[in-house]
Amino acid sequence: MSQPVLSTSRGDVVRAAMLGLLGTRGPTSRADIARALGVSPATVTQTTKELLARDLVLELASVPSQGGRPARLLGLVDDAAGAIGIKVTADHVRLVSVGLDGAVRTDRSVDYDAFRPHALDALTDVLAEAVAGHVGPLLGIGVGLPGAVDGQASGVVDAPTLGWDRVPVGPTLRAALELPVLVDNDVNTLAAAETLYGTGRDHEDFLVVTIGRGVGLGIVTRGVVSRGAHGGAGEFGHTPVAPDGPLCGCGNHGCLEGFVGESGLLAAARERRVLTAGGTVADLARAAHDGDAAARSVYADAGTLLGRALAGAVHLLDPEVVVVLGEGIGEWTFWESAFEEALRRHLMPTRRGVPVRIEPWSEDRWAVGAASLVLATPFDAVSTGREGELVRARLQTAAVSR
Amino acid sequence: MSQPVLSTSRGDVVRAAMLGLLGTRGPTSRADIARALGVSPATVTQTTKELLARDLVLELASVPSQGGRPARLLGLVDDAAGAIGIKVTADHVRLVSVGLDGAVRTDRSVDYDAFRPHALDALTDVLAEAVAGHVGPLLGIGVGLPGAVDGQASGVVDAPTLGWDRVPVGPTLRAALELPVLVDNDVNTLAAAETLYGTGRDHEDFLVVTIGRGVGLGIVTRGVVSRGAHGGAGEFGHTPVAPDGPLCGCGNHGCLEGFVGESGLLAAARERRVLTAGGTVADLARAAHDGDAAARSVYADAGTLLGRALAGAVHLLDPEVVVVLGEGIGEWTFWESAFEEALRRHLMPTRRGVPVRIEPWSEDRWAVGAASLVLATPFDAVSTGREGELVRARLQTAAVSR
DNA sequence: GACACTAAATTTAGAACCAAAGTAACTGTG
DNA sequence: CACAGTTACTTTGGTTCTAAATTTAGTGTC
Repeated sequence: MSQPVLSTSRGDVVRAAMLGLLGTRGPTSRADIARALGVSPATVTQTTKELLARDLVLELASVPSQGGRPARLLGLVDDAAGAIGIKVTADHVRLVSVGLDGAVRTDRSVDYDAFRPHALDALTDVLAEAVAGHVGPLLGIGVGLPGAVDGQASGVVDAPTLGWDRVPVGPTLRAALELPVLVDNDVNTLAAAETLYGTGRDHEDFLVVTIGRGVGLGIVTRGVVSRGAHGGAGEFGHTPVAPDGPLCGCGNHGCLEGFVGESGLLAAARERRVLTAGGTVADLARAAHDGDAAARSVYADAGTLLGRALAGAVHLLDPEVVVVLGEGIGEWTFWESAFEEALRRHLMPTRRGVPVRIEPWSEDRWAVGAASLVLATPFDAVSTGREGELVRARLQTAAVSR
Repeated sequence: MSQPVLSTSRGDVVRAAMLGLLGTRGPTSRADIARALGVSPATVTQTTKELLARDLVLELASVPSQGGRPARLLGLVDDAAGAIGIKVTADHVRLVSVGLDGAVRTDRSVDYDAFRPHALDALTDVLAEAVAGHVGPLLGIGVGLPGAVDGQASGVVDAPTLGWDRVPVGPTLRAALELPVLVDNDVNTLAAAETLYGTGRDHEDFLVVTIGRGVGLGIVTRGVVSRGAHGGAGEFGHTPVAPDGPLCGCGNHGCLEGFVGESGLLAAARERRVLTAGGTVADLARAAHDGDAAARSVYADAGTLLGRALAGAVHLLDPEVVVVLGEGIGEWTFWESAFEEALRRHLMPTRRGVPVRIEPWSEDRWAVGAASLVLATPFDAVSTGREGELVRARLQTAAVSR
């Protein structure tokens, strides 16, 4: 066994998990906390006593009894603890400040050139400014970007679309900002946000599919995001779908992304004369919304391919539910029927009923996802390592320092 | 969060894990045990003291110092503790008795008709006999079969190829045999065996591909076998590879298995006139070994499809290594070059180097895999639930009752 | 052969957590 | 309105494991 087998819960994990739970789920009774965290009621009582004494938590109203002693709700004294999340793209960064409850406090977009020689220094500057301007206790910084990251707690990045090769994003930011910094692939950050605030509340195993510039897949297994051996899991966009298809940025031919990503949609649209040389996806979308049949067929064909490929992923991973979101979701009406037909047709009978949920999209979700890397640390002692410990420590001193 | 988040290691887990480690890995020093299990050296010292007093463990020779105090190896006093593993197929069962170290003690095959009305009673009888004939402490029984199992510790089975629909294999066997019984999909049992005795010693994330009657995939993530939401993960054989391909047993068209499984090989062989109507895979294999070019091309074409589909799985799951085994491995020479070419060609540059290990095959590995469900319980407190607890309890009394 | 150095094992004091048993506060029923 | 039934919380008395300091037993160096 290369890694320790027994995860002996260490130190202040329960305390942090309680605070995290109260932050993300809102007021909760002691009994519910015990059930949610899988610890004994006795422990919750003890820990609560301590947190009450330290003024980190307070007792709220009682809830009406359901046949027994009524539960007393606990709430955070100071719910101002939050995190900064940033999503990096080739030409801009999106930056949000998020509360423990997942609510966006501030949100802005900044021009950025990832290909510039000292791109990482520029990133540091943007973040330093955001940290300086942040009001209230700050737990840490989450960074999401389109690329492979060796580990959240490490943060060395390979991102061809940003021109980054072995760039030490995590170490550099940590050194400059003196805050916990967690870095992950952007699709994984969306999956992390879902586990905290979305589908994860009801499900342990699910997939998160993103459609937009590319196609991505976040895999949640037993309640945690699967990152694979080198942080590269979920490269759904490079599933081979046509051996002789167009050349993809990854160097191969016939990747799913070449048909279903923006470039694929544009190529199909040009071929069908929906667009001329300079046309964009926005033009294509407008044509489809205006009722152009050829434009709609472009999306429908993409839907067919996506449905078929997704059937393979569902067979491999057996999720309870599939969540679909992303920049491209506004045109989902045009994907939908072909997608559904292809997906169901290629699924085994026992899987055919897997629910697909379409979620509304706004671009700040990328950045909120990045922030939720930090906000998830109270519940994830494994993949966040030492950075997670730091976040949990900060969480427990957040309220007193207000 | 639908499931408890904090796994507070309970009770006798460390004791059982130490015994399991000594059994599966052989003699080990206290310091190495602490590192392998992720517990403190102090705990190992304490637990060892107790196990020594109970005569479950003994001190062996010292190993030469590597610059410090030399380590003293610990070994099991009685390594006779073992498990029975059974693999169920439509027409026979394979039954082995396996020691903690993974060595096969007894091994036999029994005719069996899964489609017979009271097939489960017949299975019970076969196992009752095996239990009666077992010498030494018996930890439990592992069952592997081609189908979907709701949970190892439960064991309700859907297996179309056996004609089984919601058959309560686990509950029935437990009631009749009064022993811990763990049930899982056969490919998952192979993956479990790999985590204990094979690839898992060096790797945390890997895939196990089986080729034979069908095509299967076992997924190991963070050292544990991923079963998906309903125990149906790894249905690699039903990846859609050709929208208009032949009808598959699952009701869809163009599944991978329809080209790469036995039926697919036979169909291709007949089409190319390598075989006549009554020909079998054994005939096809013989022709290929005898140098028949058409026969070899059948395997090569299958290899191409397998390689391409596997590239998709590697992109999704980012394993460190892929292990290939199964009944069909004897003809791998004929798959190999086409498989390698297709796999590498469809992988992204960063993944292209993923190692593929071909493992030797013998049919008893299915049954050994089943047994290793039981033998893995000391390390897997999650998916084995109450049955695992029972196994661990039996492990700790095994030696005294000898 | 004295010395520093290293790694393994042990001791000790204490933190974290739990099971079991008890107490508290309500609902419903005769 | 007494009484059982139910659920929430608390207290008590451990057990399990850890961190930190210490002891043990070797290697290598001058």
